[in-house]
Amino acid sequence: MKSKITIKDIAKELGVSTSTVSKALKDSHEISEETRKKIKAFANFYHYKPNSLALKLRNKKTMVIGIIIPEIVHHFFSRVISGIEKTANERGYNVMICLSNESYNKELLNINMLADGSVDGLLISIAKETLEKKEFNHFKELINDEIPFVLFDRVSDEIACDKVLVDDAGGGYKATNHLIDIGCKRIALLTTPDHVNVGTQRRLGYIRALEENNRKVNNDLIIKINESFDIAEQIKKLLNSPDKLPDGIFAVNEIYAATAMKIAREKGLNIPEDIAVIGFTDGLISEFSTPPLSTVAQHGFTMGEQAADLLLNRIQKKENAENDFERKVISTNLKIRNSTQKIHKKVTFN
Amino acid sequence: MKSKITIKDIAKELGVSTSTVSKALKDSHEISEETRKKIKAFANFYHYKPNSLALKLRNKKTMVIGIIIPEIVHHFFSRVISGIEKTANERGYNVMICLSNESYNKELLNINMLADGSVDGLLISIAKETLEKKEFNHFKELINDEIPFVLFDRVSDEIACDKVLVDDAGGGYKATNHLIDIGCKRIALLTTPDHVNVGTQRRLGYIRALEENNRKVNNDLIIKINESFDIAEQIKKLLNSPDKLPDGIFAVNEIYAATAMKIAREKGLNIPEDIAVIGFTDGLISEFSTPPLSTVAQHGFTMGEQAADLLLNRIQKKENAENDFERKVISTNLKIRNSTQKIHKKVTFN
DNA sequence: AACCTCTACGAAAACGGTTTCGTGTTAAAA
DNA sequence: TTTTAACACGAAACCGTTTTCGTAGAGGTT
Repeated sequence: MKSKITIKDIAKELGVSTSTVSKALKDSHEISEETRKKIKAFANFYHYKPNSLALKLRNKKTMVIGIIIPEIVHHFFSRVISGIEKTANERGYNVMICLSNESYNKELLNINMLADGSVDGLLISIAKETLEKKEFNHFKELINDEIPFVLFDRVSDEIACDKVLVDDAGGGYKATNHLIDIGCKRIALLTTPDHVNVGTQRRLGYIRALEENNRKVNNDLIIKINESFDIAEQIKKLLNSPDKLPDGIFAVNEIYAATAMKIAREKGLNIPEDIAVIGFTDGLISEFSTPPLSTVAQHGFTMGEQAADLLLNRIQKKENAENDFERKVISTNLKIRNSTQKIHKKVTFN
Repeated sequence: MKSKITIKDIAKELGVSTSTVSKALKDSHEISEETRKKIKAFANFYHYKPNSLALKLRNKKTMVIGIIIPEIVHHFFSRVISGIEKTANERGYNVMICLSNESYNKELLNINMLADGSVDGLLISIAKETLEKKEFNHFKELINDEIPFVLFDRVSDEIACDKVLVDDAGGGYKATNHLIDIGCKRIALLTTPDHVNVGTQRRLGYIRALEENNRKVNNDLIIKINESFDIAEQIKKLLNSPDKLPDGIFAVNEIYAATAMKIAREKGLNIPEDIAVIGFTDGLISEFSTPPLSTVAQHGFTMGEQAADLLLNRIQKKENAENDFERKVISTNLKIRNSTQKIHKKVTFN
């Protein structure tokens, strides 16, 4: 990288001081019209651009916010990032992204990397392993060092900070209620292990919906998928005994939902007539699966926008902090497609 | 953000100079065992961490590489990023991501933002609008400023630099050949407008396959989708006249492919018996569509790894540059699923 | 006693800017 | 003519580090 032209170069070349150059370039009234013109022309000619590192060091702010997410190859997270990026840019900030790959160690490493002054604040979604271990000391350190950060989607009550989350319980409730509304009697739940808070919340919504409708919660119908093993196999067990078949399935993500549909169809079951299925997601699979999958829409983009706004507000109001931490809940809404409603066959050559 | 403890603080507190502190912390032999211990203990106690901005400024390198991509909510790109991130991290670098949203202006802005010293090099996939305008001066400037960069996936011949691309032509060739192999006679192509180089390359592969098999290229069967309008409507036209129906479709991405399948099925056509369909992608839709979609797998992750390696090599071998630019081609392979082969129905309650 | 050599540390420059404060010159006011 | 104010600019400190170079003092050698 060719070392670019600096203020010092300009000063030397034009026989003035660096302060004069600096001021001239910012149109300070302290510098005469004439000198200003000359300096600007020169700077322009040589494509002068201030070195951002020098500025960041001097100003003690980087105009960069760091993002740490479990993985990026995930439709929901990429939407969140998209929302973050948009808001950050609008407010003059750039983003730096690190992946934890669901690993506690990598999360720790990333936080330490970014908290060394590289960024003005952090946006974090906690890794599964961290949630499982309940090891949150690295967040306590952030708090100690007074580095602004907000948690989104995967959060923990043990950490005192701003949070943005999806209304997972509400979504689970809505989804389950919808299945009840269309007449399902035996509603199964495909969820994650307990330590993943979003899965837990969705399960709570499912249970509340059942109870409010005076249904018994049947633990045989609640499958906690362990992703270390084959997902399809675990779902198959649910659909194996023809006499104990559910007539409705609520899956906490679209992979589980789509896989369940696939298995059901392989077994000759009709969707939604024999089994109605609803997922939870922001993804594309739902739209293109057969039949198209009803889902609880999560609005990842909105979540990203709100999280970024929260963080930037916190960063910018520095001192007068001590205002309580906010906890924003992004509400969900049902996107009803054919997997939970009668299909209108249209076979036409219009 | 609480201003963290600096070397100066330590020096003042311990009554030594900053140089001594700096050296002690790096275990310089110039400093006595005793002093070293004392300084380290103090630094440790107060969680001293060197300010990364100061280091970057001093060392004139940031250990950060910038990525500019058209969008992130895209399975292929997120895989590429994943690959980049992995390689970069392994080699001690972090990544900073900016989105151009397919806009020329935003791309320009992003490049200028990152080229101000914030990063040591750039990994770029060109925005559609830029390709359309053929406006590449911002890249020429990068070359002028000697900022290392490599282009991936969306590239241009007019820019002299390292490049990594998918073997799009080869993929198109393989896909089309596959359709010919399974007996398709009228093979349609669903592609993008000409300015998107990946679409063009895939089309060339399609044409070559047809010609090598002594088929005539029928322009009525080549649909260039304009994404400003409704995609489904444009595809429907292809399938509207029962007598002119294709019996095979090669789509340059999975959205087009899945949409085509959907429309075909709505019209009562069987896949693959009446029409075989193959896509081009790295995505999830193909796996979960009905029937599962055969595709040309792109290996985005590999592309990311290779692009990052190329860039970091270029960054690290600084002076002795002038070695010619590399052009890496990531080869594709077919992932055959049911949309181009007989379905083995298994309706079992095992 | 004069000289040399380590040892252990500090001063200062450097990275590339910004900003406060001071000052010489000129022109207007008294 | 003297005082004052405005103008136009420069010196220097500062942001937090690293690194080169210089040197005081201790100890060893002739």
